[in-house]
Amino acid sequence: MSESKKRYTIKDIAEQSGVSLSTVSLVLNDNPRISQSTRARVLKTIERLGYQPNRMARALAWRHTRTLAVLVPQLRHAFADVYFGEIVSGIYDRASRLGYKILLEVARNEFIESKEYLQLYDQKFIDGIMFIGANSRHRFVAELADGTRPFMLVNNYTKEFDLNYVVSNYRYGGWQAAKHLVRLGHRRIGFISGGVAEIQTSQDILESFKEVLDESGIAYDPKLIVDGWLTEEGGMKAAEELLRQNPDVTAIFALNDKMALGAMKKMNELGLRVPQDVAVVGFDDIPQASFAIPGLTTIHQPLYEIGKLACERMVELIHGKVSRVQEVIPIYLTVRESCGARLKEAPAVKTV
Amino acid sequence: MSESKKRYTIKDIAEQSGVSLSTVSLVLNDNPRISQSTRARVLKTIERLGYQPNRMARALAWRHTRTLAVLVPQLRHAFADVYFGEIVSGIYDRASRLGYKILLEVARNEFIESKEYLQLYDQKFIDGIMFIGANSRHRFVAELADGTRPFMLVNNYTKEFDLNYVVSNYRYGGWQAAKHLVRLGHRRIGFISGGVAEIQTSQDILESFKEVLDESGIAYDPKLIVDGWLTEEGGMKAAEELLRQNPDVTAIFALNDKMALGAMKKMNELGLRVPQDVAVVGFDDIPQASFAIPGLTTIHQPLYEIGKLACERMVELIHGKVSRVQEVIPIYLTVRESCGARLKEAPAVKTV
DNA sequence: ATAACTTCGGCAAACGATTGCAGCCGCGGA
DNA sequence: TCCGCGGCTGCAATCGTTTGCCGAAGTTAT
Repeated sequence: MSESKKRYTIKDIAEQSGVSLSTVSLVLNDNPRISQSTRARVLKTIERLGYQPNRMARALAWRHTRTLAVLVPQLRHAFADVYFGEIVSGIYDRASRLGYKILLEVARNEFIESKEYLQLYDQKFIDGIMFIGANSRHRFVAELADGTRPFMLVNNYTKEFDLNYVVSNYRYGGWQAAKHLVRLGHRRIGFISGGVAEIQTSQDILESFKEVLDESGIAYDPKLIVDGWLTEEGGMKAAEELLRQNPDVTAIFALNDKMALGAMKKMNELGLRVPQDVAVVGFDDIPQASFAIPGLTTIHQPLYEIGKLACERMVELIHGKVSRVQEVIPIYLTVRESCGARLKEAPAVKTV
Repeated sequence: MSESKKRYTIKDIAEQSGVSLSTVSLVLNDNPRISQSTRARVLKTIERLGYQPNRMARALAWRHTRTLAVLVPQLRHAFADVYFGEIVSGIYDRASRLGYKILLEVARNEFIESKEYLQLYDQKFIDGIMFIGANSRHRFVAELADGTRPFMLVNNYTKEFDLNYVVSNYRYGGWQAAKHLVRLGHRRIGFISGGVAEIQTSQDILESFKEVLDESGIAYDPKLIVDGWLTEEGGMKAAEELLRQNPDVTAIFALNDKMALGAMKKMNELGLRVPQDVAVVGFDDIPQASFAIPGLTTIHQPLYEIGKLACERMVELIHGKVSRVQEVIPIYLTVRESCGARLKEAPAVKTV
């Protein structure tokens, strides 16, 4: 009947320690104005009573909440994706260390239409938003470009608005992947694309691919580019179409690992050997890439690290330590077996 | 220089509408004490000024926050797992509809040692915790069994403590899977287990497997049970060992789809055909199960729905509408091609 | 016309912290 | 002995809402 487990407040601590409310508060906030002896006494009472400061009350007085929202697009299995998973893990770990909590949000229509992305700030519910997987159809980010509210794109950026971001150097990554194939002698290279119309970083990879073609004196052939929808199934279909239409293709560059893996699977079905018949290079380096047989040569993205860094910067942004963050992370090729670069057996291609 | 974008408070609304603070608050809370005309006037001012009530202040006064914590174990890629992803999606969607926010937490050592799972409640930061993927090494849940703080296990349960939960009927699922194999004539059935020592539901599947063996008059052979660590790689290894030691095995029952898929992959490598040489049945029905070739026959778990239901119940728990929730969801076998039940060609096994 | 109800809206006390400012106390120097 | 100065503490205002209780009108019954 009786609520014996009554929660203590700062007032209880003050009384029990024989000091004033403010003294307790100052102790709680590590204010040097309080002497060591008083501090110790108060701390002891806190310990004894198992007191926990009410976070809402503090947030109210502080006018910030030490909570970050992580926003992801509404994908079929948004939370079930390695890509998002790794980044979120990075964000979470760093946030915890910095004393921040993570709120989950999905950019559903309703979220956008009701302007939740503004409400979250205005209701003083969160201190900042980190958006993973934004694309150019997410027009609403324009409203967050004025720097009034801490906002950041994670492993993504846009040329349209002046937003904060932390992103891999996709261009350089794409360049390395394409260059690798060309160096191995390939000249008829199929490209499995995806999201090029909406995603800036996808576009970057495609462009760097063309750039390599160009600087290698290889003619760009639009027929060698087919969309794989960024999924494994899409990658399978794309590979099939690509090879059917262009039997002379000796290598495939897929814009992400999922499609690359799908392509490899399809080639396996088709009785084509990787890398002997067709070389494959991917992008992202998801766990399955190293686990596949043959191991997938791909551009390694330090997703977890990117999440951590982005979170770190976000907090700096909130604290006003920086006013803008536009950081580009270098990424590198991880050579495995899918391009034949490590094989004793020579690749099917005549070296130039 | 001037912070022109000053946020409005309830006070501003009161002044601008010519009413008192409390009236505005009552309007905000749909209190019938306020007349339609007054309500309309206040609402108009709110609309005009774009006022947003401060969520922290409300939480302080309400003494609850309309925020739920979703807790996941510290796995290698906890957030990158389809299993968790689906459940979290379900929770998120239902929570949004009910006006709740989702806070993400990982049961790391630090989280447990510093008793964050209690602090979260005591700091009045969240209204409840939903734990996905708990196992028997998570002893701390004992402290949440007294019903004092809304807590729930999602798709999981334990016999040790009296906790709230929403869980699939793993026993019935396991029974169906095993029965399916037996009905098809298999008598030497390999079982790829995982987490049986720590996870009650894993144990349930294994037990139901033995039960079917028993009621079918098939001797239980411990050699046919090997651990696959719940991962794809583990499944591959387990299948290899299983088949090496017991060449007479005609079917494999894996405790989850990942391992089943790994097993199929290994058999492919080994030149064994599924289902002609070995039938395979899994558990969970992750997306890849239907996508695999041959399609994996498995027990379908409505993970997304379970998440939704669990969230719904959690909110009822918080509102005191129910005091205990221990719900068991029926699950069913989804027949695809990996057991040969649908094939024209007869399975390799002589029908009994 | 008066008593007894309703309706509707305002006052002020919470909710549980933070923090600027003022005051107290003891000690050393003149 | 008196004054000034530091070092500590405490008072009280503030953060932005909610809500119990009270009272002014307006209604209806007698």
